[in-house]
Amino acid sequence: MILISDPFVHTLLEWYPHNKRDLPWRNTNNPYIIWLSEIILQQTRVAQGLPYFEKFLENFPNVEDLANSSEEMVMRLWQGLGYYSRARNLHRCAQDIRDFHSGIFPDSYQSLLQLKGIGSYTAAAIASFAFNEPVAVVDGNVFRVLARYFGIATDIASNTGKKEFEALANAIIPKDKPAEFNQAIMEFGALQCVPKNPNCDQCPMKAGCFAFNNDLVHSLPVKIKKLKIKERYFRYAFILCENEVVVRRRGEGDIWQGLHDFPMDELSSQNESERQIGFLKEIQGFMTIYVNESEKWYKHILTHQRIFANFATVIVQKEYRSILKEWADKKGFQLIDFEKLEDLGKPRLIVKFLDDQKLSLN
DNA sequence: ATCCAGGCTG
DNA sequence: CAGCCTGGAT
Repeated sequence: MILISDPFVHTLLEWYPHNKRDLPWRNTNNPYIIWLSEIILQQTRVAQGLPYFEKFLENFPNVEDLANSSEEMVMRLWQGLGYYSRARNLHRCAQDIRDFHSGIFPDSYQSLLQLKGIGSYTAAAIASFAFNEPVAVVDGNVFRVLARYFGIATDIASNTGKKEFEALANAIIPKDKPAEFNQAIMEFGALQCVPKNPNCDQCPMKAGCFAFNNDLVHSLPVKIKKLKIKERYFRYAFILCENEVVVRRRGEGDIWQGLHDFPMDELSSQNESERQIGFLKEIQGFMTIYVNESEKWYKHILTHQRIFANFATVIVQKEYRSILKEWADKKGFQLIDFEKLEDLGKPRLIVKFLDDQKLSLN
């Protein structure tokens, strides 16, 4: 580990003093100022947080001033910065320091972690910047820099990923320069090893960077997207004419590509279920049809979609077969023998529906 | 218009 | 592990 990380740490600590931004919360050991800046900078860009930092420090020069302020005042000053639980926790934390710590900031990672609004990142930041405790910060920048340089593909959103990166960072942090290392790796992530299109040709780390040397810069770090499940509502028409049925082959750009299902309308919500299937109006203009609505909504789960499907059975008299065929051709649907349906690839949802039809025929 | 980043809490 | 918010990117 030392052999691998040594050039990393060395290059990083060489790079930092020449490239660091001059920010007002740097170059201080005051835990109050460091804490205040870290809470404000959580989920917040420097440019947006800077004026708030100055405003807070002006109004509350020390932790007791903040503790003695009202929550209303704190919330008012925080206005516009977002994530307002940070402001409530900020105030509560200041009061707890006043009431239970004699107004003195706790000075270790573990004790800082007990305070409101201080998690592992912020505890490590304060412990290292203010008290030189050799504990590594792991924020979004650190994930990215370590994942790329060391070629780690573990999902950074997972718990195991977080532990793995924390272990690595804590293994390589120089015990004699924890503050400088922590500042350096975050600044490197913020300025050089940026999320999109980093300028790797100019990067001082490229010789030892796994991602650069293996063309993986754009795929690291791995972050598994929290897939938000989309709900969709399919209103199918199961159109029968004698022994034939109307099917369609699903095309590109959606689920079930190349499989077969039936003509359908997609609704924006289940409430629209009253609405008649749009294209049935069309064919009703040419022919008499019998529509058998069903109350049943099939539920079909995919990785990223939850589909609710409802089927209306439509009976077309055989004298209208040629008109139906003409309409189907125009729409790109097929009119096929019901028996042939067995041979076509179909989504599970459709198979289930067809199975239910067989049962109801018996 | 929609998507995304970003630590902590309960 | 979802929810919290905003501004910037697309």
